[in-house]
Amino acid sequence: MVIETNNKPGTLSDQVFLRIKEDIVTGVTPQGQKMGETDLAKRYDISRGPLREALQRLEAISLVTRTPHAGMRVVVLDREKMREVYQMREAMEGFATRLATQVMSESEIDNLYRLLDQHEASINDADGKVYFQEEGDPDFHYYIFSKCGNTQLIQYLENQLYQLLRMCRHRTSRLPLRPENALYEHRAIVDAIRDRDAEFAEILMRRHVHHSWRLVDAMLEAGGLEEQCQHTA
Amino acid sequence: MVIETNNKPGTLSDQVFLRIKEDIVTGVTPQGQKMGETDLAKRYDISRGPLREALQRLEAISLVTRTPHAGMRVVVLDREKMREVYQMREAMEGFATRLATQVMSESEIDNLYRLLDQHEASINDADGKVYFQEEGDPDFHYYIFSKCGNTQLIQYLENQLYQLLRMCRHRTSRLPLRPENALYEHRAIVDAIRDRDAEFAEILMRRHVHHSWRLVDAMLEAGGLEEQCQHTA
DNA sequence: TATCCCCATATTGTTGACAATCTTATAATT
DNA sequence: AATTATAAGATTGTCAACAATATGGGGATA
Repeated sequence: MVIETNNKPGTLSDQVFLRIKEDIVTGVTPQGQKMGETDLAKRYDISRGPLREALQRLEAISLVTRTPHAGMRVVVLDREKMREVYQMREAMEGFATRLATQVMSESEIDNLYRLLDQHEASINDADGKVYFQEEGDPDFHYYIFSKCGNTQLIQYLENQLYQLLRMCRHRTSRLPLRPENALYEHRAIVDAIRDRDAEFAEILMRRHVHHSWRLVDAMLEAGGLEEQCQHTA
Repeated sequence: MVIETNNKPGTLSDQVFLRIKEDIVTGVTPQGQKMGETDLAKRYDISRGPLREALQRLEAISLVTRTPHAGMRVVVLDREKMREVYQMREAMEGFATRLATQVMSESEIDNLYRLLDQHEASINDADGKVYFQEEGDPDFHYYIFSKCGNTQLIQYLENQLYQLLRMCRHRTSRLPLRPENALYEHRAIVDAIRDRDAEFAEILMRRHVHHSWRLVDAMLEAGGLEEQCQHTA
């Protein structure tokens, strides 16, 4: 059976966009890398037309930067940019949590509690060898803001901000985890949602994101600045 | 020296992007209008290549919607979409105000007070024939969030959200204005910034935007749904 | 030896033609 | 007469060649 990598996503531009995005977000193509159009065209076996459209979409979500006649480079997430990403999460996820608190159904809240139980079980099972990042499984955050009822907000979070966040995560993968602490904060958020206390739920989510930024920032300052910087040609 | 109508924006794609964007935002091309590539190419005297890139960028900021092999249409801002835009403003501008309060210089705050004085003068001069929209000159909002110190946030507000907001404004242009009220709220916000009370400044900005949405929403419900709807072919 | 100018090269921007897909109108069948 | 199948037309997606611009090296001059 031939691999047939391209099943569903009709247009070539979409396919190559997804592939390049994944390669950037997962770190396969390093930060700061020069993206020559002709090279990429051969590498992904595609013409330059759809490729340029894909690169344009990547630029729109801040994954690459373009200078008019000089080419494109993968964005470099320095400490300042990462601060901005987490600041945006603080504002947008906080607000999304407020909105979600007002419109979530009871059964959806039950689903959240089930998610928490799963996380707790995975923590106990793994005995420290936890399967998710510092502030708990992204599924938790994703589930909440996907129920906020504002299309604009959802699209920005999942199409733009969370792509950058995944790049941050890849960069801070060996962070000292505190899953129990994150789980505790998650439970407080869900309790506030269950009580329909939108104001409080927003505050808790903001503090939760802010706290996880404090951890990341401390690690960056401690000395997480090695394994990158292959961006100066 | 020849005139050179196209001074700065080097690439054709950029130029036509700006032109089409302006035509959409100002209402020259009506909401819901079908955007045939070949028509637009002739209309703007350009090839289909750069045109497609421009359309792609328009899609990225939610000004047009694309269906894979069927073409693109200008977005239709119904009541629900407008609610989402104002909701986003509430959250994003509120947070931007909080950040700006923490980092603005004294001279920049002085500039804000000068802006308020200009607004007040223009209200007194015009005797009701005011020159700016319901919640005061957009310059006021623009100036504040431009000082928030978060590039991601600024770019989202000015490149994406404020384009949609301008479309909303064009749709609600004959709204009963309350400039004195808006000016009062503006002054309260600047006072909070001057006192470096970030929490309070955010709350005031949120309530201010929320209030202006109440006005717009009331007008829409009253019967502002006529002069559109040329979008069904 | 250092600096500046100029040309060759490579890369990006643009164009028109070709292929694939959807829409619509027409006509035949039930 | 209504419905479905088919084919023509139009529109979007893709490609390869052409033009414009920036980068880099080499040579000449001070």
